[in-house]
Amino acid sequence: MVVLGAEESLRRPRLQDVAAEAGVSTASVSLVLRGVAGPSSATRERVLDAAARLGYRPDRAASLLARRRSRLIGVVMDVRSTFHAQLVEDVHEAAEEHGYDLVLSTVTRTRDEGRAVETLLDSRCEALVLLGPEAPASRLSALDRQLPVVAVGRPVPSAGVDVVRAADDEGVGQAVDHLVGLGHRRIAYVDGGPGVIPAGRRRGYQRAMRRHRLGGHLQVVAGDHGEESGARAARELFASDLPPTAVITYNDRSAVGVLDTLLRGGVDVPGAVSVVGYDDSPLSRLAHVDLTTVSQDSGQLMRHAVAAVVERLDGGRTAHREVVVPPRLVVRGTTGPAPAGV
Amino acid sequence: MVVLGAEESLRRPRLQDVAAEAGVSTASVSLVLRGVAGPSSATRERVLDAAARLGYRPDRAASLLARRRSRLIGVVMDVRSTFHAQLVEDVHEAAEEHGYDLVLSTVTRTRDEGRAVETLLDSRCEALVLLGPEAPASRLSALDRQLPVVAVGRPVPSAGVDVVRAADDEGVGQAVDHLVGLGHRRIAYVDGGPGVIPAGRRRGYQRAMRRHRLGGHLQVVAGDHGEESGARAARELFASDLPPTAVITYNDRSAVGVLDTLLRGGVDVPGAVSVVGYDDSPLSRLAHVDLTTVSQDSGQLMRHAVAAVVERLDGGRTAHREVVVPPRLVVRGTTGPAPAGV
DNA sequence: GGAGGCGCTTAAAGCGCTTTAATGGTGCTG
DNA sequence: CAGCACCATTAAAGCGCTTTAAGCGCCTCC
Repeated sequence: MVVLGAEESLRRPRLQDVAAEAGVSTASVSLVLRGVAGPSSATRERVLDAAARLGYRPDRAASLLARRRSRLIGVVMDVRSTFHAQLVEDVHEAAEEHGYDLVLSTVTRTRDEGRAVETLLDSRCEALVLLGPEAPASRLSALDRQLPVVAVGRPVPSAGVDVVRAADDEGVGQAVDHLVGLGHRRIAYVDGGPGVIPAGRRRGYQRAMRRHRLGGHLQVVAGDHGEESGARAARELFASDLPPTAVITYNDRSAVGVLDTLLRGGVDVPGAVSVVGYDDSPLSRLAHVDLTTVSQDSGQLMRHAVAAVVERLDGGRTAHREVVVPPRLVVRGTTGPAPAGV
Repeated sequence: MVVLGAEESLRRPRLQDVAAEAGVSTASVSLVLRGVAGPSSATRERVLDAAARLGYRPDRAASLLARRRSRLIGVVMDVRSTFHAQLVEDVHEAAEEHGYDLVLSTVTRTRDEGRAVETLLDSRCEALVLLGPEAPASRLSALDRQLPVVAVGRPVPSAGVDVVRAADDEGVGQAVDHLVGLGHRRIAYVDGGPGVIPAGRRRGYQRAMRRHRLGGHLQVVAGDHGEESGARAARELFASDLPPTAVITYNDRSAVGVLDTLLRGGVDVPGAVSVVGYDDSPLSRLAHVDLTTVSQDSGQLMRHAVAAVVERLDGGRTAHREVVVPPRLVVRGTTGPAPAGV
């Protein structure tokens, strides 16, 4: 007895141990622990007691295998991206509300999106949420034939997969509105390079400027996603004899580059020049950067993503869906009234 | 046949389907697919063919349940930390080399370390790697009695759990050496607040200064982990009439605060003042920050962490172990020769 | 020619849980 | 008091894989 006890204590208690301890069947224990209606309150109590006494923890692998449905959503993220980090925080909450659990799989230097997805497929996920997927649309469509897939943050043509993304053009539009409201007219835009996301933001700038009848002041400078390109663009912009009074950039990193050049040049921000970024990244929140920027409401994004999954899984929806979430301008310290007399 | 085919094609093929297709038993298929010695090469080929033809993918949950050992290492990270992101990339590689797989569990706003650990315990992990754990040493020790635990990046007194961390004091020491080598003598340190990690770095500064017989120039200014504290510390330091010619900070964020204050004050960096951070975070690599900083070799850190796990799991080690990895000074653009004549 | 050995293969017993159909015990009705 | 409905409970059949011992044919050796 003692020896047995000693041996047994090394082993994790199983459902059967709890059943024995409570003097009921494993079926009852399973029902009670999952909160399924049926067992009497007397049984409930005994089972709960026994489980607590033994420190029982259900084995996920076994439970997963036995369960009809896994209620698991696979999420592919890039662990290097702070924005993905934000999204992951929010997807956790959203999934929980619907009674789903998550399996995370990350892309790294040595582990591409394909690998990340395969791991999830092997883990009984019922649906996939891909954060900023890089695979071509055709591959995503193929995946979608296996299980519901939603792409977050990136438009995917040739549909099939659901898409949840922010209205980037509108976001830049809001930035323009904000600046125009502050009296700015010469508003330049630092581009983000090729790609579908940069294109959307650029378009937003152009449209908003025209909407304000400022088509004559349109000025797009080449750039990419790094801060160095912002610095370069700023040098170019402010070498002219009629420089802009405001600059909108493709993203926050580029904006930080612009800010740095201005700061080094002794240009007052926002006194002489206003700067707006895009992403509301942790960078922009650094107290001494304090960048006005455009936020993609990650909470809303992920709520929609999870909702899309749940509708297809539990609601039987089959039609493709694209949700476009409005972004939100976050006004911080790098924007102010246009300087007088220019 | 056609109807059956249509129905069947919806179901994922199982081991049995492959066995049937290849005309062998499931046991053989299992052996072949796992690369276990035994099956003849003829059998191997037929099985591999059949598996490929059906697009078979093993079910992880089932495999996990049936396997004696899971060969799974659980990793707890904070998804918000860029340093953890780096560590996760490296732990993937290290684990793979030893034939282990990973399960990631992340801490978020709404999901604390305890929850993250529980998920892993329920997932059949054989060992836990905790990145920068926050739990008290007692809790970690308790956990360690259930399964091998290694804490990364944080010293844990009252041992039991293995520890892998960088020699922070030595890192700051290297920074001091570097600055002294450049002719600096009035080297100030911006502190990181309470806690065991800040304490280690502070100690490193003090010792190194004394080692260079600069004890008389010791100057520690209060601060914390944010950039605002760095900015404040810089204002304090440079209000004095004999300001330092170099500043070392607790971390990169603090250093960025210092840099910002200096830049706004028109102080030339590194001409008039040199600045050194700590962490080699992505922040420090931004081209216009280009901060000299101390890097904790994450690759080495994680290789040691995984090695520690493997030794306990496969090597039968039971003795506690603490590995201290030397950090590395990364010289970038914010440090230079001490200004002449001061 | 039979014992023994060797190389493949496989039947079958789980892994720890879920789920369904069946069991038995109640109290109620006619 | 037989008959019925109803509730709580449980036996048992999996979930898809791994693993072990046993089986089988064939060869070698005394």
